[in-house]
Amino acid sequence: MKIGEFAICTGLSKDTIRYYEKMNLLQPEIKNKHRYYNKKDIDIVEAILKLKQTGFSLQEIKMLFDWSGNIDQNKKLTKEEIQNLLEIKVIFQEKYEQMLQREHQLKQIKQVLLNIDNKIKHLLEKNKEENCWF
Amino acid sequence: MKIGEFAICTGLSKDTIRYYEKMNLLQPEIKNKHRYYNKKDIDIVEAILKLKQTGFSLQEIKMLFDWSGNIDQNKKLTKEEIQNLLEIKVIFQEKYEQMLQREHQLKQIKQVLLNIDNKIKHLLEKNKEENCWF
DNA sequence: TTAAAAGATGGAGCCGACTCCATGTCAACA
DNA sequence: TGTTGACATGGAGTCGGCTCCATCTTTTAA
Repeated sequence: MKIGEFAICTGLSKDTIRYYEKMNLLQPEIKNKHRYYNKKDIDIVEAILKLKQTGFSLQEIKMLFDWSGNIDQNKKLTKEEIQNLLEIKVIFQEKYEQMLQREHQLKQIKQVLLNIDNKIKHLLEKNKEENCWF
Repeated sequence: MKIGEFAICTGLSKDTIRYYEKMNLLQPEIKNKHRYYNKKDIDIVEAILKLKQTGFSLQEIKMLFDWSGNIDQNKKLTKEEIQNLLEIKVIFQEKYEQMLQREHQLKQIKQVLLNIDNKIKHLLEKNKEENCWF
């Protein structure tokens, strides 16, 4: 699949797709200076959109992808690598806490939206009764 | 409370506070060209932050505030007002759907974060065993 | 009363995430 | 094989949401 079709089937613009590539979120196969995409790339884009919607920046998404991917579980780590890992662990734990918090906020916001909806319903009904010409 | 204290107690910068005012999200009392804030303004800022985190733009937040506030439930509406109201109702219903969707995504993301955390834990434990100098 | 701190204002600048444009290259089909 | 449509590339521009700066005015405390 070339970029045009990929754009249509992901709903992104070609420019955005190339931008995501520049941000290292997509690595399409390149033949003769043209990009070719496959199912896996569609999955990646879907994941990006989800994460974006819940407030991750493209950089954070990149980081998440890097760590979700295949990590050599058998590699011996140097002291620095262990240090890095501890820091990264903290970052992800903070992100998790954020998600919990956001879950709670979502509930509150849903309630607010419901309240508004009710208010509007009421207003409409009142006006329906009073203006009922038929 | 003047802007300096308000900035400290909301965690926003003075510039941001004035920016939110320009966006009509805050309307501090103004005496002698100086802004004065109170508890209600703090509540507003907290609401803004929550909504921002779950992906509302400042404009959307403004709209939400306008509709959460005191609406005259007894006002007779013109045809146009009713028409507007119907449109607004749809917007809020769509927002509600979005929130449901986002709730679902959040669950998935939490799982991904847990997986990464486990992966890192494993890596660290493996390396602890093998590098245990003490 | 006056110096220094705090606040106000207007405009420029910045950053992330695109979007647009001009120009050049490749490919697919008649 | 030529031509037309799709793709590539680099750079500039846009938009939301701030942030910084210079300059000016008000407040506050010694």
